[in-house]
Amino acid sequence: MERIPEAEWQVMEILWAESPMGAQDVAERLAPATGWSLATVKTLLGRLLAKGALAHDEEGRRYLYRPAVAREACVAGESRRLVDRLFGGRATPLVAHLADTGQLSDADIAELAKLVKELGK
Amino acid sequence: MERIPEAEWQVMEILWAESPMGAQDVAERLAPATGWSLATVKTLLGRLLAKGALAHDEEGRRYLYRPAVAREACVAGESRRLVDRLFGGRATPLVAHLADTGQLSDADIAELAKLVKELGK
DNA sequence: ACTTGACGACTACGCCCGTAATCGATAGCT
DNA sequence: AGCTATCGATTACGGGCGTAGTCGTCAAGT
Repeated sequence: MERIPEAEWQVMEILWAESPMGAQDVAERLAPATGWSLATVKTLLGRLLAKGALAHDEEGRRYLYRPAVAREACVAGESRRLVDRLFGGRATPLVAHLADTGQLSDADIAELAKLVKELGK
Repeated sequence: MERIPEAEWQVMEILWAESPMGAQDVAERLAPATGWSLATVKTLLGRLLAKGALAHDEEGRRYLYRPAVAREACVAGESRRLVDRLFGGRATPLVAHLADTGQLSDADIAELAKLVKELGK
């Protein structure tokens, strides 16, 4: 699975949330958050098409874009890379780390407890 | 805190594990895993010095390098970035995801259970 | 003193990424 | 039939990163 860089990721998020969609529409939804011009968005769409992360249907003389890879799969790749690089491939130290650095609220911990209980079954 | 790219990270790992150390020594430890030439390692050391991630003591006419930033702090930054980007800043979904994708062994889950119990106290 | 070797500094260069303008074709309006 | 707006494709360009060669300097050996 191809690596998807930051800017392209944001385009994917739009299309994972709703698709298919034309370039114009994608650009409109990104504009508030990013300020990117339509031209920029088109470039990103093109690159994503080229690397197979998006597919397109032709509607008249324009494309309707939709994801060709599942968000789940991409997230899996990214998080695995991080865990490998930072924690020697072991997930537990990551959680311990998040806890240590105060990135887990009480609600998070409660939720984790439930999750872990579920997993242990 | 400056962002530390992949190749430079590997240099940091060496020095986090043992320091201070000369360029030659760093290169020798990296060689088996990376195959990088001494010149490449020197470049990376220079860049890390420039961005303040390393400090150096002069020993005769050469430098002894040592980390100027804690590994903990860098790891915190990286993992926060990932969690923000992929999981909307919430850590629990990350754990759920690791579980779903089978990246947690039974041992991991047991360990997590213990950790969570500890955190919940 | 002279050469040799090792050091850090500087330079190089191709690729990827973020950002965008421009181009050629075409659909639609007038 | 001609103009205009719009589409995707192509090209651009600065900066960062991965990888490495070269240069000026100085220490050490002979």
